[in-house]
Amino acid sequence: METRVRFAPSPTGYLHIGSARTALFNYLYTRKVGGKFLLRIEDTDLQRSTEESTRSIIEGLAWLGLDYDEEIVFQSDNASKHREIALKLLDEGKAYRDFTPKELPSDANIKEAIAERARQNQGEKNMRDNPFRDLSKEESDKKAESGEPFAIRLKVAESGKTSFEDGVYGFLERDYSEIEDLVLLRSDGHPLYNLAVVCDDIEMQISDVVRGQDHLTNTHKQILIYEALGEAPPRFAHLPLILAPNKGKLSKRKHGAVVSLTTYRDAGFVAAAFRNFLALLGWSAGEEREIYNLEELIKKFSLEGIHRSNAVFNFQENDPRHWTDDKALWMNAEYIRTMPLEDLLPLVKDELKSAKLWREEYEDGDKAWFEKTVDLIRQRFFTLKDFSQQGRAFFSEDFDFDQAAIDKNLKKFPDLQAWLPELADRLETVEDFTHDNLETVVNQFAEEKGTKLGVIMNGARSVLTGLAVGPSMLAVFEALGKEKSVLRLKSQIAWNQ
RNA sequence: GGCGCAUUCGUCUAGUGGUUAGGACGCAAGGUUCUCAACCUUGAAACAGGGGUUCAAUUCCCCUAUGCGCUACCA
Repeated sequence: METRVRFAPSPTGYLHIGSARTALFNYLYTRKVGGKFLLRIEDTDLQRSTEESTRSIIEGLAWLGLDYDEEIVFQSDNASKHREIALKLLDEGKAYRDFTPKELPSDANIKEAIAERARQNQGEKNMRDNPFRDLSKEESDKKAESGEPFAIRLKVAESGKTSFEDGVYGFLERDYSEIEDLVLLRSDGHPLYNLAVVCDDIEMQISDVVRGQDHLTNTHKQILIYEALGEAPPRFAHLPLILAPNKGKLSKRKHGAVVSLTTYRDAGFVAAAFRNFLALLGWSAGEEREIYNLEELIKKFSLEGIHRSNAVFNFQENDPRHWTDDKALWMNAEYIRTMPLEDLLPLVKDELKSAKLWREEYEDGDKAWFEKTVDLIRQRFFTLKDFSQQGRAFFSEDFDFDQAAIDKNLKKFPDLQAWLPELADRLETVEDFTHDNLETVVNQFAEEKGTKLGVIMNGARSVLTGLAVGPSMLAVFEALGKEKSVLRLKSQIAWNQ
């Protein structure tokens, strides 16, 4: 049988990095065996679902390179089918009408309210004590016909257990006495999550459900629905969750943008790097390597490599240096400096374009220069943003001077105000404006002036790039070329700052 | 409260009935250097606690603690 998996996010808000990882694992799992990866938008909660969110999910998957097969399924489109199925189960006596008046949801913390109610019951609640559970068909029909509102609940057997073999957690079972007669259809006719999921998974012929561990107990309920429908359940595998540094839930309300996938795209992450990082959160190939491209991830991936305990996404909210997980940051830098240059160039192009620094010549007459320059500066960059920020002086005459750099490297050595233009004159005479020739000239110049080479170099760096840090100055001279180097060495702009 | 799942350096993780418990990020020190990265070397850093089983337990079992999840006419 063909392996068919689905990623089934609900379109409320942006794509969460935890969801993104779930999508990734589904993708890797099925691509390994050549199966299908399907996308289903679970938009049954009409109040909270938005089109914008659906867009962000699709964009996010595209960014990560997780291409899905077939048409997107919108769960809300199937609502009437779900309703029919609930009615069918009612008809077959596998479900019953519950005429208990609907409780108004308390606006307080719902989870707290549930836990509190459970405490009142001392855990003694009998899950089968619904007064309408054993109402005769005639009576039930009569009440329904008279217009009394009702929900439809699954009739869970008095005794027994459900069990399944989880791909990650192993054999799991749960006693029926722990499972209430779950509602399948609300009194307003809307199908509920567990029913909708099972129906759609059957309809889509899903063979393997890979989802977050927060669904572990839902799975038992869903298996009961499969049984009631006379369908074989798919295989299940549950993934550990991604937690915040305090080991609590990672949520938008509490943690803001760090949990949103788009944040990483917008912050200049290389998709391949972030994908690689995500793959390593809760999964390991059992070897010491950590850098994997997509094909390698597909090849290495297995459910056995998934950890059973939750992973902490480590970041420090108030520290800009560690605004997100250090390892993600490191991996991004690692990708930027080591990935094949031809893969990086389009990403740099996009970045320069959005910063209005792109010139068509970079793909034409200046192609060689552009590639060499990108290769030079990428060595110490952490994000793609750096190409338009720290790297700005390589692509524009309009760049800022860092005051600290000027103070430390320029104004501390007043002689440089005369020396640097003098050096410019000297450089102007260099025929072949390349590294080795420049080295001789600059070394000699420093010697003549009786100063350390570093003073000259750092001063030059400050006026040429506006920064105190950067590549070797000889390489910078070469990259900027004679004309720009000379011009900037002579410029007094930095001195007047 | 009940039920379930989990627990190896700060974080991500490897690993085994007998190991100096390995790697990565981060951190610290040193080297290199025109700066900063990178790079190289080194260092600090972990088997939650208590009982068993066993010649031997980080590894198997039980209890406790802690965390997380579910416990909805949310998804």
